[in-house]
Amino acid sequence: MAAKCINARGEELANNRVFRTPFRRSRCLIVADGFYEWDKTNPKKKVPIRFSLSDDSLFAFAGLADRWSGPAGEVVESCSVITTEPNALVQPTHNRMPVILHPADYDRWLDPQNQEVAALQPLLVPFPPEAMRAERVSDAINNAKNDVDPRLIVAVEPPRLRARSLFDDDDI
DNA sequence: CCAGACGTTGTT
DNA sequence: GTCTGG
DNA sequence: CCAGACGTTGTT
DNA sequence: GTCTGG
Repeated sequence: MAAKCINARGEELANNRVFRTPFRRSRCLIVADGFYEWDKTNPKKKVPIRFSLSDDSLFAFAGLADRWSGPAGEVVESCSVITTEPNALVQPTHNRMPVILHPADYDRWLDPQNQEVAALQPLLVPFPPEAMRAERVSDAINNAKNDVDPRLIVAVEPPRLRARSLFDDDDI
């Protein structure tokens, strides 16, 4: 279940069997500097797009943490990224996007005493597209073996990762 | 999400 | 086609 | 009562 | 933990 519950629909949290209790009691922040979606306008060529904040700052997804007993009685710790409808920037690429929280809302989101669904639900909305950037990235992102600094992948034209020239370029 | 493996026979 | 691993 | 499911994304 | 189906 943990592997399949990597995302949680924000709209349904209050009633969802799996996520209702974590929503009330164990909300978390998941730190990121970007996320990826694949443009499938041309079904023969999936184009990876990186989404990030315009000012390149780190940000936080709204997340849920959980701890439960697995099939063999082992304790499993897992977390899920909450999703919402896409903003105008993401919409052409994908029908969902992760919830990005504003720093001013971190405390309210993390406060375990705050169990008011009515106060939390309004935070689970699309981030302002004006504060975000979308850019095509190299197909290198498609292979999980390329687990490298994302700056080596951003803005590189496919099909090959030109790592050497990037390392030598102070502008990157 | 994508990439890669998946199977048996028979042994180039 | 479908499942697993990353 | 117990057993089994519980989810999201995308459908290449 | 909790809901559904049998």
